[in-house]
Amino acid sequence: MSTIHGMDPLLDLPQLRTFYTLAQVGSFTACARRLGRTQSAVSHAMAKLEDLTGVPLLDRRGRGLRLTEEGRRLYQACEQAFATLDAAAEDLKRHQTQARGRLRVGATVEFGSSILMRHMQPFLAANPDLEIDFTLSHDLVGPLLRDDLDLVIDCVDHPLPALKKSPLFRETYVVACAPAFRKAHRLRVPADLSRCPVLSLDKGGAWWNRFLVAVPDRDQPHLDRFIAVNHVRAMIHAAVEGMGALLAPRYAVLEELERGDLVALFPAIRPAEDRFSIYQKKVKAGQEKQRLLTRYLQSLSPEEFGS
Amino acid sequence: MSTIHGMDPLLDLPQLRTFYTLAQVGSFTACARRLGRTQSAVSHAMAKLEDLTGVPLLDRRGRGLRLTEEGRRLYQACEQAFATLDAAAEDLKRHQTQARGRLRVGATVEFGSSILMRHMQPFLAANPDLEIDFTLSHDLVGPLLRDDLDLVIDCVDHPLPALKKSPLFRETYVVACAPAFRKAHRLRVPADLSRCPVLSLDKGGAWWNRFLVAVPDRDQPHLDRFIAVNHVRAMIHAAVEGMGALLAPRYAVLEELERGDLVALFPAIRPAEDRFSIYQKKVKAGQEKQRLLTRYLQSLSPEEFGS
DNA sequence: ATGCTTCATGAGTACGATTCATGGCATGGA
DNA sequence: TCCATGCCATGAATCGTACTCATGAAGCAT
Repeated sequence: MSTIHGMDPLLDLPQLRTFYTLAQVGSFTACARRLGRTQSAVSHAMAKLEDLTGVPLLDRRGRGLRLTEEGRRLYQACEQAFATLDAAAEDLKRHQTQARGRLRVGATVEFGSSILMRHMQPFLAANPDLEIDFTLSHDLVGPLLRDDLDLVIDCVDHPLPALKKSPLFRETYVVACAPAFRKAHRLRVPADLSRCPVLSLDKGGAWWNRFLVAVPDRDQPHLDRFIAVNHVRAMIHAAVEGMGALLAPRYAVLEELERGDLVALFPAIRPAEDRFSIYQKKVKAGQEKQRLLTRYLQSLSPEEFGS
Repeated sequence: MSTIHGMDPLLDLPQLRTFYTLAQVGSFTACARRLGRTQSAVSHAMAKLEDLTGVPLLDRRGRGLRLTEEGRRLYQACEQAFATLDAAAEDLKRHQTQARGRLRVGATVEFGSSILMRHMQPFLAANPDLEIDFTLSHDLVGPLLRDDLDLVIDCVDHPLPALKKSPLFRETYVVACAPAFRKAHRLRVPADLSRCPVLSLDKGGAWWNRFLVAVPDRDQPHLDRFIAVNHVRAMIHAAVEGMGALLAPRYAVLEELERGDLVALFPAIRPAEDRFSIYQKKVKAGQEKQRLLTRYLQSLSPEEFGS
């Protein structure tokens, strides 16, 4: 009755996907985690959707939210619509041209050896004629510019005009230590880290800067007992053994936190995060093999990057 | 095979609606018009979609674009998905609470008397318990602030913090005249308007500024023979009779242009456009009757506003 | 009460979608 | 052949909006 073309822009929004996910998982926070957004984003999105439609869709009373009657109907529509769309997407994937030839990929040591390796198998299987080799190093841009690498995944920003940058994900860091260690050193606030052994990837302790910048001035600890370990995995083991406090990418210590081998310290303080991006030379970014890998990596859900 | 949750963000984009519309109308320009965007926007959107999927969806060879095989399949998926979503939207509309009480709407004379009136009937029918009255005037903000009006549709910008502004549509203007008039005055470039009778809504000729600002300096005409007519409809009739050149909102002269009673002049020059917005007092914007009308107006497709 | 979740909200920001201003490439008259 | 004209592509600039950040309020435990 309202629009001439029977086309209603109302329900054609990213909000809908959020609503759909939210209905599935039943919690704003969980939904946010799965979509790689903040809880606030989900809340805003739902507020907007309800405002747009003019109908309450969520029943927020009490614990564990439920859908209203209208919400349930909308959910069913989403279920159907997204199913067909996702099927279409899947279908399109099959028609992508396969990549051939050789692709030389570079990545940081920590990221490459863990997350990247864990997720490359499906891509390799889908492109049997593609030869990939990996170079894990801290110097990535040099080889990229010298054409020793075709594509690089790095977390330091390279604002070079010759490079194409595609954002990939954000890496968050946590401070943690063994439970016994926390007790022994009575760690309650950041300042308690003073005169307490801390594990660092470098000898100077610059590694801890990404944490220190997030600490308010009054609570600044004076770190002076650094234990340098130039390998993340080794550093984690050291922390588990109670050798010192640890600052590490969250994804790297998920299991240890889960098992209780490590406990997170000062959850209120969020260290600076790294933004991982894919870098390629602009002139080569158009090549099929490069685009395929870029798309594949970007299609990985944020959860898979441990954020 | 790729994403863990079977949720592929690829096809969850506004781009899709564009693609769907494009496939229906078969032309970038027409699609843009229908969606109220520029041709460029549609082009960008399709480029991005094809890049994202990695599959060519459009066949641009030759005249009149066609879909590729993959494009056709995607189109069918869209057809189905959007159908269920739009049905759901329609369903939600029925559950919107009806508005009651009285709503005093203000609008500019030209807009209110034509477009607005032509589109209010469905809204009135859907809200039988709502009494609406219209005030068409050029002074709208005053009454709005004095609470003589509840909601106002205006094209001049009011950056008042107490007012909530919701963008509605853009009004484009055209310069036109009767075919015979063009011949008689040999109108080919804007400068030819010098010493040629021009119709103006005001006596000073300020009406023509929105055209003059769009004309490059070298081609500036010296308008000096103004015929003032303080009513748009009358002005159009005058133009049809060959009394002078006309500057008018495009929507107002659509029929005349269609029938050939008027011809558009200098299509390359695009006069400054008016941006119509809905203004309401923030404190009252939350009321159901106001929100309903706002949503209704915004749901009207851009085509219906003649742009 | 105190803490611990979970969601809401307002202000500020960053990114992506859109526009603007072009340029290329076809087609159809003169 | 030559210019008009219509259609789409493209790069840079701009604008809006969906996000984050930093809170606050409300439910449920202890």
